Amino acid sequence: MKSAPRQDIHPDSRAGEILAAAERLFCRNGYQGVSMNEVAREAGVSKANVFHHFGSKEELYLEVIRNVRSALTSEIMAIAQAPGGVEQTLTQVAEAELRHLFQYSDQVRLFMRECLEPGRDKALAAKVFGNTFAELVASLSGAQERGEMRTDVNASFPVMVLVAACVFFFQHAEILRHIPEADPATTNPDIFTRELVRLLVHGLRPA
Amino acid sequence: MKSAPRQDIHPDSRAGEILAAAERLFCRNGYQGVSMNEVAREAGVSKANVFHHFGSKEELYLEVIRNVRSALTSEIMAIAQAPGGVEQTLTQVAEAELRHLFQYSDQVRLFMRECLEPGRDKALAAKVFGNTFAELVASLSGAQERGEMRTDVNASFPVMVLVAACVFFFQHAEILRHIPEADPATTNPDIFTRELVRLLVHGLRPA
DNA sequence: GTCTATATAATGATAGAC
DNA sequence: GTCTATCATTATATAGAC
Repeated sequence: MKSAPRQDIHPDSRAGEILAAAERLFCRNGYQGVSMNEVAREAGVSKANVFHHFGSKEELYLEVIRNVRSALTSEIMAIAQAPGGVEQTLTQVAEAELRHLFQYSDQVRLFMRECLEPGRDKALAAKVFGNTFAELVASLSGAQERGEMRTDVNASFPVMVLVAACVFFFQHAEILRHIPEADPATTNPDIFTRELVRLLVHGLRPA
Repeated sequence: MKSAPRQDIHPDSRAGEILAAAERLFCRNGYQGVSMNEVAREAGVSKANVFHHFGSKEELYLEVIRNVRSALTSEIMAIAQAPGGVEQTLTQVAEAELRHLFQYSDQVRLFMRECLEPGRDKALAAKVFGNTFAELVASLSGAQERGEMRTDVNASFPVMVLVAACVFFFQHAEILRHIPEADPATTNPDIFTRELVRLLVHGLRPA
C-alpha cells in the first residue's frame, strides 16, 4: 500500500534481481497473471525473501512500473531533434517511434494494459506518454516556424495522429494479418512509415 | 476446453442471466480478475449452477466473447454507406466509429485486452475488426471511383489511420487530459473529428 | 538477508441430495 | 436445474530459525 519513494535499487543486488524477474513476468502476463511464487522461482530466491524486500505484491508491481517508466522515457528523448524538412522529420519520428515500440514491446504492453485497467492511476502513464509527446510536438513546431508546415493546425494534433497510427500498427500487426481487406502495405513497417508520412503531408486530395 | 458451437442461449433464461453477469464482470476486470464465485453472486445463483451451464471458466469466457462479438459487429455494418464527398464520408465514419467505441466502451475494452494478452486467439478479434474494416474500405473505394480521392493510395490505408486515431482517442482520452502539451482540441470528440478529417483530406502542406 | 515451515483465505471444480 | 457441502490446489502473507 505505501507508495513512498524507495531508495534506489542497485540492479546487481538481490532486490534488483527480484525486480528484474518480476518485470519479465508482469510484462508477459499482467498483474493478476503472476503469482509471488512464480516471481520467487524466476528470481531464484525464496518467496519469503521477495516479501522481505517488497512488502506486498502491489508494492512490487508499482516498483516495476516506476522502473519501466524510466527505461521508456530515457530512450526517446534523444530522437526527433535532427533538423530537416517536415517529410524527413515525420519519417524519422515514425521510424523512431516504431523501433521504440517494438524494441520495448513487453514493457509497452505492460503500460497499455495499465491504461486499459480500470481504477488504476493514469498519472503515471501520462508521464511516460507526455515526455515523448512533448519532444515530438517541439520538433514539429520547429517545422512550422520554418514555414514548412501549415500553421493553422496545432502541432500536437498531427503528432497525436502519427503516434496513434504507430501504436495501432504495433498493437494490431498480428491481427491485421488476419484481415483480407487490409493492404499488405499496412503490415510492413517500412512501407507503412512511407505511406503514413505521405498521407500526413499531402492528404487525400486528388493530384 | 470444448469450443463447440453452442445452442443459442435465450437472454431471459437462467443461463442468459449468468452470461450477462459474466459479461459485466469480465468487461470490467478481465479474465483473471474475475472468479466464478463472483459470477455466481452477480447472477444470483449458486457457483455449482454456473459450472452446470458452462463447464468451466474458460468456456464461460469464450461464450461471453462470442456474444460480445455479435453485438459489436451488428451495429457498425449499417454506417458509412451514405453517399457524399470524401470529407463528408470520413466525417461520418469518424463520428460513427467514436460513438461506437464509447457506447460499447466496456466491451471494446474487453476486446482490446484480448488483443494484448499473449497466447490468445487473434482470429476472433480479427473477425470483429475485419467486418467493420471491410465496410469502411468499401466506402472509401467508392470515393476513389468517383474521382474524389487520390487513387495512388490503397483505400485501406487511410481507413486504418482513421480507425487508429479514433481508437487512440478513445483509449487515451483520460490520459491526454493529463498531458499539458496536448491541444485541448485533442480531448474534444467533435473538434477532434473535424481536425482529423481536415488533416486526412488536405495534409500538412502550407497553403 | 535468506531460508523452511506454516497460517489463512480464496480459487476452480465436483459430489450428491432434491 | 438448482442447491449445500466439500475437494484439492493455489494464493498472499507471516513466524521464526540461522
